[in-house]
Amino acid sequence: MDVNDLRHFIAVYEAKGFSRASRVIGTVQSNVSGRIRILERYLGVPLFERRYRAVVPTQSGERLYGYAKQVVAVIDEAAREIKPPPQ
Amino acid sequence: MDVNDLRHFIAVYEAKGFSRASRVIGTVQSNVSGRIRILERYLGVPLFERRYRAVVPTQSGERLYGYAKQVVAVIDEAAREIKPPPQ
DNA sequence: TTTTTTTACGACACACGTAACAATG
DNA sequence: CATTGTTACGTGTGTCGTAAAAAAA
Repeated sequence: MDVNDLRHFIAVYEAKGFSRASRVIGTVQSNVSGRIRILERYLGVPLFERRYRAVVPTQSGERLYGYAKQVVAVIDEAAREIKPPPQ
Repeated sequence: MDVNDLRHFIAVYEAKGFSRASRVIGTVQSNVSGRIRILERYLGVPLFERRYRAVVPTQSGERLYGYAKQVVAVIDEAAREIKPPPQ
């Protein structure tokens, strides 16, 4: 499981859509779609139900969201504390 | 920051050596060396002091260790809970 | 010489953006 | 038609293992 995949997942979850998520992240729909597919294949469960104008998380998606937020929070805090101030 | 890099980092920290870490992970020294180098370049600080027969973590390395253990623990728990039993 | 880390190399896989397609309303 | 998600492709980058080099004792 990759951290960038988790960031994509969080964006889709919170934006409730792939295209909106892609705008938030600063990338393209196809990439978001691909990363979520990788995550779903890795976990062996679907994470979202795709509907028109509404992407709703499955039960597994709901479970993953809490973990994902926790992971990226810890990683971001680690980077912030350890990275030397630029310059 | 990649989770696999963190796994490599933890292995080096706990095995106190790159070659021992590579055996634990099941890969090769050169890969461990490369991943640690990537992590150090990303964070902008050295994580280990390389000595003969003794790889000692720097202060940044010590700090990172706690975060890294936390991250992989959460990720592994998430995978364990969400992944369906392999049939 | 033995043990350990780094670097160079080639093969393979992944990630990104572009663009076309499919589907829904 | 407008919007959204998926799929296909080309290019660049990363990752892996093999192998050679460098450093330390």
